[in-house]
Amino acid sequence: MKYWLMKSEPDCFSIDDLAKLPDKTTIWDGVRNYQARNIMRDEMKKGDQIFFYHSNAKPPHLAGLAEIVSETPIPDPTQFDPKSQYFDEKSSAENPRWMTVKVKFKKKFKDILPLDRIRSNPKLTNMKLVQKGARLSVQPVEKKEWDEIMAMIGHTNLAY
DNA sequence: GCCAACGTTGGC
DNA sequence: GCCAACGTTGGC
Repeated sequence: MKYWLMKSEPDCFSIDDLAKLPDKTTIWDGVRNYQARNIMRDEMKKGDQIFFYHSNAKPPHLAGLAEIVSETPIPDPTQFDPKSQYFDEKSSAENPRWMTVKVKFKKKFKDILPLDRIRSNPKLTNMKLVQKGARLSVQPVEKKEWDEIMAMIGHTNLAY
């Protein structure tokens, strides 16, 4: 099993939005970065664990946990929709350019973990998230980083 | 709202 | 294949 961090702007799609869905599951659409696509297409596997990160929030923070539930990569449906802001005219159903995964809500943190607390933890200085200029919206997390963050969250801090 | 750090595009 | 110009991300 692998560990990942996925960013979303809460004004656009928050962890509460995910939790509110009937099956608490969504296709992670709208990613238009090749590095992120390659991770989702080639490296993410069913059962992998995800930190759900809220970017462009005040403060930016980790909001909870999710999990990959798709067995195989899924073509991002928004690339075929001319009305979508993510429409890609160079993509086709026969040869889709943007592949993604299906993600399911697991837990929401009662208390968020702000970015500055992650940044100030000396054990987490190598995390991609706190590297200068790290904009990648889908990124790998080392197991020891995952464990350290879960320790910072604490067992009593996992809401529904 | 600013802007640094990246990523992408397209002319050559 | 280089690289300047442009667009985007995302913290601050």
